[in-house]
Order: sequence, then C-alpha cells, then structure tokens
Amino acid sequence: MLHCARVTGYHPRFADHEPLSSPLMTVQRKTSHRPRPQTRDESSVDRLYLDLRDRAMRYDFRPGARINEQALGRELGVSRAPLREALNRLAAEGLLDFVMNKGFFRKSISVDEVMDLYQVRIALERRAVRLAVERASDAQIAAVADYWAGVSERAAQMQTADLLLADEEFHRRLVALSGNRELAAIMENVTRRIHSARHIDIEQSAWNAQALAAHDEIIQLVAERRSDDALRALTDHIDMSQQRAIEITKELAAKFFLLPVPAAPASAS
Amino acid sequence: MLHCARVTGYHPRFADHEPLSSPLMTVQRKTSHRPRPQTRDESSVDRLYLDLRDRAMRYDFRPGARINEQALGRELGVSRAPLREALNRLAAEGLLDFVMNKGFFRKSISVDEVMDLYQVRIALERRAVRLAVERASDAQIAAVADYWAGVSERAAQMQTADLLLADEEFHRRLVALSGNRELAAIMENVTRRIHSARHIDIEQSAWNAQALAAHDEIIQLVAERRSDDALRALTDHIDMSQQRAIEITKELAAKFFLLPVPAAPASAS
DNA sequence: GTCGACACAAGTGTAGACAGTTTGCTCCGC
DNA sequence: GCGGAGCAAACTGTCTACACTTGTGTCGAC
Repeated sequence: MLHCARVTGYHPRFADHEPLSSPLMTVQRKTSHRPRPQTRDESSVDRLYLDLRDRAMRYDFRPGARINEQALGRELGVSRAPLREALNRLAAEGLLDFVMNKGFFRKSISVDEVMDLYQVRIALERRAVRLAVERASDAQIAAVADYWAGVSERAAQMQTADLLLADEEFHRRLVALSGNRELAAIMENVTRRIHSARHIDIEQSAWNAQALAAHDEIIQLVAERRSDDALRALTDHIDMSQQRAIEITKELAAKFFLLPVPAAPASAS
Repeated sequence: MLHCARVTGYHPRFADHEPLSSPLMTVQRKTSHRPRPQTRDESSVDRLYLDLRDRAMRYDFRPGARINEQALGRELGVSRAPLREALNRLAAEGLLDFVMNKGFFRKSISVDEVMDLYQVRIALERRAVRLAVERASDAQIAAVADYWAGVSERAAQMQTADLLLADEEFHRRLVALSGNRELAAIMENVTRRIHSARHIDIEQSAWNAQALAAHDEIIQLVAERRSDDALRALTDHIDMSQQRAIEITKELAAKFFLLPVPAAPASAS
C-alpha cells in the first residue's frame, strides 16, 4: 500500500474546500494567478481541474462565454491535452457546457437550473437527515452542533465569504452524518453549482440571524431523533433560501448581461 | 441557430437509452465490437464515451481492472487523446476510478456503494414524486400510467433485458414528471451505476408481479394527487429492490472474484 | 537462501504538429 | 444599400512522439 494513491472517481476531491476567498463578480480579472504549490504527486490535471473549478465558481469565466483552449493553456503554462481533460471533468460535473467543434463554455446562468438544484438539495438533505436520525451516534451529532455553535459565536465578526464557507460546511457535515458517501458526493457537486447564488444570498439580507437559528434548530432536532420535525425545519430552511436565490439569480444574470463584453461574441445569442 | 448543437453538460446525453441488450456477465468477451454508425456531427469522443459506458455498465471491463489505454486505443482505432477524454468523463460520472500515474480502473463492486446509491434513488424519486403531484398535468401522468399499462401487458413475453429497460424507463418518466432536469440528470447517472444489480434483480425472483403492481400503484396514487401514499408506495418499492440488490451485489462480487484472471494483476489486491 | 540495488520494459503524462471545422470578413452582383 | 458566395484566420479534434513514472526481473552481496 504505497503512498496511498488518491482515487478520483465520481467524488472529485471528496471534502476539499479551500479558502476560495471569493471576490465574486470580479469578472474576467486578469490577475497573474499564482500557480498552485505543485505538491508532490498531484498531477497537472488535478491542479488544473481545481484551478479551473475555482475560476468557474467565481465566474472568472463569464457565464456563457467560450473558453479558448489555446489562450488558457498559454496562460496556465500547460499544453492543451491536460487542459482538455480537466475541462472535460468540469463539463461532466455541470459547471461547463461542451459543444462539438466549438469547445467549452462556462454554463450560463439560468433561474430554472438554480431552482432545480435547490430542489435537489432538498431531496438529498432530507434523505441525509432521515438517515442521520437513524444511524448517526449522539457524539457525531453533537460534534456538528458544536461546530455550528462555534460559528454562531463568531458570526458577527465574520466576512461574507467565510460565512458562506461555514454554511456550506454545516450542510456538508449534516449530510456526512448519514454516512452515505454518494449522497455527500452529489451534494458537493450541487453545492459548487449554487455557490455564487448562496454567496449573494448571505451577503444581502438578514440571512444571518435566520439561518444561524435554523441550523441550530435542525441539528437539535436530529439530536433528539425527531426526524419529522427535523425534516420540516430543514425543508423550510432550504425553501427560504431558494426563494431568495431565485431573485438573486435573476439579478446576477442581469448584472452579467449588462457588463461590457470584453472580446467574446458569446453573450447575448 | 444552425443544426441545433448538442450540449453536453452534466447531462451526458439526456435521455439516450439504447438497446444495450445486456448479455451481462460475459466478461472480457473479445467480441469484434461493431463500431457505432458514425453519424454526422457525433464527435469521436462522444462515440467513445457511449461505447465505453456500455462496456463499463456491462462489466466488459472487469471490476477493479486497469484499463490499458494503448491497447484499448488500438482496439477501437483511436489515439489516446480522445480516449482519455472519454475516460475522464466516465471517471467524473463514477463508473471509473482514476489513479495518477496508474491510469483508469473499472470501479470495483462495492456493496456499500450500491446501498448508498439506492438511498440516493429514494431521495431523488421521492422529491420527484412530490413535485410531480404538485406540478404535473393529468395528461402527463396518464401518459406514464399508459406506458406502464402497455409494458404490463407484454411483460410475460419480455426478455429480462427488455424488462430492465422498461423498469428504468418507467422510473425515468416518473422523475420527468417533476419537470426538474437536474433531478432527472442525476437519476440517469445513478441508474447507470446500479444497472447490473437491477438486471440480476429482475432476472431472478418474482420481481415481475410485485414490481408491475407497485409501479401501477405509484402512478395511480400520483394521478390521484395522494402524495403521502405515493411516497410510501415508492419508498417501499425501492427499499425492496435495495434489499435484494445487496444480496445480488455480493454474489456479483464473488462471481468476479472467482473468475479466472485473464492477464491483469489488479484484482485481489 | 534472502535481501537489496540496478536496469529494463511497459505504460502513463504532456507537448507539439497537423488536419478539419467554424466564423467572420471581404468582395461581387443585384 | 443589401445579400450571398468565397476566402482566410482562428480554433478545435486528433495523432504522433517523447519524457517520466512505475513495476518487474535479474544479478550480486551478505
């Protein structure tokens, strides 16, 4: 069992969630983009994949915009072969679209898609909570409760980006209580695809108070093994997020639509 | 809007489900493998992807076995670049594992994984049914009911493989009633990953009578907008499948374990 | 006889080049 | 001025070649 080879199946980096200190909406910023540390046994494709994933989540790639392989390859200092492999992974995950003989495109912002993804979240998290109530140990549940208690204490001083990460992490841990890796993997994917909507959700509004309390309530109900009540609280919580997310997505789409198009002819078509 | 470019995002071929006349367990068969018809504007990678996906689903690739890129490329008459792109897609979808500097492997059979995937099915289909009850028109629901009525009539004369396809198609249409494309896309993926377990499930046992009736009951309850009853029926139905699937998966794993290893040193490690 | 080091073979990782397609532009005819 | 055919630039799709890693087998020392 030498050096514990990392396996990249459906679970693209199971629980990696780096700072990603999301300066959202800094569209097409031409930052020099510091390359990843290039650790031993991290393949170039892996690095590319993570790098591009971050960019896609941050909308460094303009929604709907074509991704120029040659230019991107030059910029990142790699050839097109590994680049395309990374792009293929992202397309399979739904962050990018691929059209034959045209190339890869950042998936455009769609209200329907965001709505659908929130419903998927409800589906997955409800199942996870039900399983958690059945299977998780008191200690495991308490750990999640403690985690959120810790976040709550510091919430007032936290930045939006960090609050978002904490929110995502709470839901991640909640799902992890189910012990179901597939559920967790799909959640991870969904989380990435609604990252920006959630970011703005948290940025605006009285998200904090409501959500902080809701999370507390949910994990408490799980601890008490009151699955029906927990499910109700959870569904209400996500439902509310969804309603705000729809508005946010509309705004987001409008914002990108109004932005000056840098060079690509692929925005309004 | 010329020639309606197909987009391959997360939804890898949204509702393509070809015959795939699954002669399961014909492991490593060296069939000459008729190449796909090579339709216009179907990229080589697309063809490869579908081809390899079928092979993976059929366990033409032995579980856990390494996939030799060069050999496979020679066999299929393509070079390694497009092959690797297709393999990357499959890895992102969870049919294959990828280990750096070692290559791609057919994902090995895991009872836990199958159990987890059945829970995901429950999660997704429950949500879909709930949405279907809220949103789907009577006509849409009736269409699904009719579809299954038609299958039921012919069920006695149908082959296992066709019954499996009909079963998958029923659940596909059920989920489609939700109008949620993301739910449907993820379902599609899950369906592929438990394909073989379901195949054997249907092959054995008194699946037919039970399942035929269960499907009827579910769609009927949806038509009557009795969501709670429909959810209960659905969950029971999948739960039962899951219990059998677990046993089946164990057998399947044992079967492959006992089979003579052709050449690869990657089976028992 | 066993263990370790070295060398070779096999296979993956990546780069670069070439072929095919698309897209936008220009020029010509109306 | 407008529309369409043809051309050219840009870009994607694929192949080939080479570098690097891994695994294996042999040889020698202990």
